[in-house]
Amino acid sequence: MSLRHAALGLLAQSPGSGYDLLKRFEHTLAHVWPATQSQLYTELGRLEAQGLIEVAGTGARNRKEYAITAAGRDELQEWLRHPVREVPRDANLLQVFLLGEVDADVAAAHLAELEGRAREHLAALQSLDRSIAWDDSARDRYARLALDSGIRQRRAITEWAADAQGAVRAHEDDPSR
Amino acid sequence: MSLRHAALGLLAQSPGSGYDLLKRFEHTLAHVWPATQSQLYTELGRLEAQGLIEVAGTGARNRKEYAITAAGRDELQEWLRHPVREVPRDANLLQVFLLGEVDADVAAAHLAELEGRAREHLAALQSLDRSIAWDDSARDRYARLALDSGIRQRRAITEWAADAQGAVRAHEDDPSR
DNA sequence: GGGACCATGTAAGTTGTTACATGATTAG
DNA sequence: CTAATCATGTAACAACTTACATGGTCCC
Repeated sequence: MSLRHAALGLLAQSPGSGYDLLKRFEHTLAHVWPATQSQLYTELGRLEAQGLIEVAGTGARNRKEYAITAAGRDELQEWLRHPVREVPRDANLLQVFLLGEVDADVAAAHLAELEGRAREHLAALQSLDRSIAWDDSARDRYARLALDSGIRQRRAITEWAADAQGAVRAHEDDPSR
Repeated sequence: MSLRHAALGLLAQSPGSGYDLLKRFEHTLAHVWPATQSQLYTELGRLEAQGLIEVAGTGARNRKEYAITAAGRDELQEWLRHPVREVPRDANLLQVFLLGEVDADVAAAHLAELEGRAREHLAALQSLDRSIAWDDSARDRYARLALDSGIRQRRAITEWAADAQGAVRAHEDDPSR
């Protein structure tokens, strides 16, 4: 039920068309809450039907400019009062959990690949951070905090993956069974 | 598409009924890949239809004991060769990103609650780690690695949440605009 | 005129959630 | 006998993905 609030939140920051929002999803929310074009347009229709957003104007090429309504802002602020309780599904951890079902060398290669990917992801987030000209608005302050959280989590994963390979290798050398 | 492999993986570790698997999901995969009863039984039916698992025997109370087949093991091992590429959706980060849309005191309370939750979660994982009598089997070694990854990620989030509150408070005191 | 990009929508299929429904066995 | 637990399934709905479909406008 979060895409709904993601769209509402972006419209609270500034009005725009479905197409505009899609670009914003791709640029700023790609690593946090990806959305497809199909999903977005469907959701915008629903939000409008519920009176949380409205068509503030139309432009060329059938463009519909959406804006958040007072009711929408209330709904958004209520949602932001408390952190959502969700169990984050992590397919990579699931795989690690099951890694005993393959040969030790395959498992080691898997962990090495995980580490490489995490390192790349970390580098991408850091370069994103550097490439943005942050201002001192509340919007940028919180966006930056969110990005920082992502960076720290990726860093933790990178370090873990390196240590995990060490542990596996140590056991391979000395399977003190 | 991961529930399928989660079920396959648990059956690779040892055979069991849908009910057994459900308990194992609750006890060992609750923080990694939650599954509902409904979903599991549906998936077991599909896996059996595809020949990746089979009914190895039946017991009292309509119990069907499933076991992985050779084809199932191949499928699982192929899946475990490479880490899955997935963008982890994080509703909590989405909320942080949008926190500029509420008053500063509400945002601060939100972050404080996030920190408290992360701290509780971290404590729960650590106590789980201590409560398990780990042996030196490959299964336990990788399960422990997975748990360790979760612990480190939670720790990173806890630290981030504390720092984030500091940053927000510092700005409230001196909104050097 | 044509290619790049703006712009919106629908359809079919998969995955996941919540609720409903039923019945067998065991332990006290 | 009765409550707890074992055990399996279906239905309805929400969320998400992939693919299809169409047309407008701008710039060269």
